[in-house]
Amino acid sequence: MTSSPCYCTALKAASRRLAALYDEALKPVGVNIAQFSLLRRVRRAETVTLTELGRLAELDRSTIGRNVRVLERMGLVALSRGEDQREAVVRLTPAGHQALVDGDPLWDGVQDAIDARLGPTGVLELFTTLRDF
Amino acid sequence: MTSSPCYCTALKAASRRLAALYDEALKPVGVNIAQFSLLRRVRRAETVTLTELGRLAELDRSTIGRNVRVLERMGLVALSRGEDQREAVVRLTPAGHQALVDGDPLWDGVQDAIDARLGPTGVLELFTTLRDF
DNA sequence: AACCATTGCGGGCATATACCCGCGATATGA
DNA sequence: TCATATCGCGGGTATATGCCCGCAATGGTT
Repeated sequence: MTSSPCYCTALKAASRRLAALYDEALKPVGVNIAQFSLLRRVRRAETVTLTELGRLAELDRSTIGRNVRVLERMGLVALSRGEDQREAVVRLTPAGHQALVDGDPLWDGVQDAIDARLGPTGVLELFTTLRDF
Repeated sequence: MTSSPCYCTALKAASRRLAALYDEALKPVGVNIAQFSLLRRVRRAETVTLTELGRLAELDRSTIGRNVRVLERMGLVALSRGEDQREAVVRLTPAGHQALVDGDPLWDGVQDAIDARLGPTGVLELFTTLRDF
């Protein structure tokens, strides 16, 4: 039936609500959850090109490029050329490292709160379902 | 642990993947899923103010205002003043109605595909979980 | 070596989203 | 009635996101 709830709209709304939760928690650090997540990826990779970062984050390369430039303006990451002169390599700055150190416990707090609300099986089921999309 | 998957990032990524599915299906109609969903809401309400539409869609009023203006430029909705001269009232145009008539079966197709992949219990569990966010 | 296909980016364009500010319209209380 | 508070919007600003185009670097073929 056409009047049934739209899965996409419901997912997007939940996504916005959840992002708002993380954003609120991360306010003291001055980054939102998208930026924090990107910083975490850079930390995990140590050095990574824009294209690779886009692949990891499942985001368009141009999107990654712009998002990284914002973090660069904030002084949280540094961009340089790779051996392959085409590549733009991203690395954390000391301030970027510090932002992660400061943000980690805040991020953990939100994750824990969600864990508590959903329970282990709930989390597992959710992730299994989301992977299918 | 800080290295566990971020619920928000996972949800956002799934949301993007799902939206891309709907967008692709709706291409013949020339609208994306966000616009189609908004059109559906307007149809359901017949006439509705921007603020009310924002409440229904769980979107900021200013966001709704801009999104509606895009639909207006496309000729799919019409804006007028309400009895309360402050209110901007939204209504579907004939073209807007037609877009919904054309899009409904395409949208149904995606919904059905998801139903088939998740099964009735899967869908129920997902929605129960999302509501908690 | 020269040519051509591929790859990595930047920039342009468009939509989506939120927050804030200010203006005008409406409702409320003295 | 008049002053004040509230409400509904529009516009400014900023980030997020994707698609397309063009440029420069790289790689592979002849």
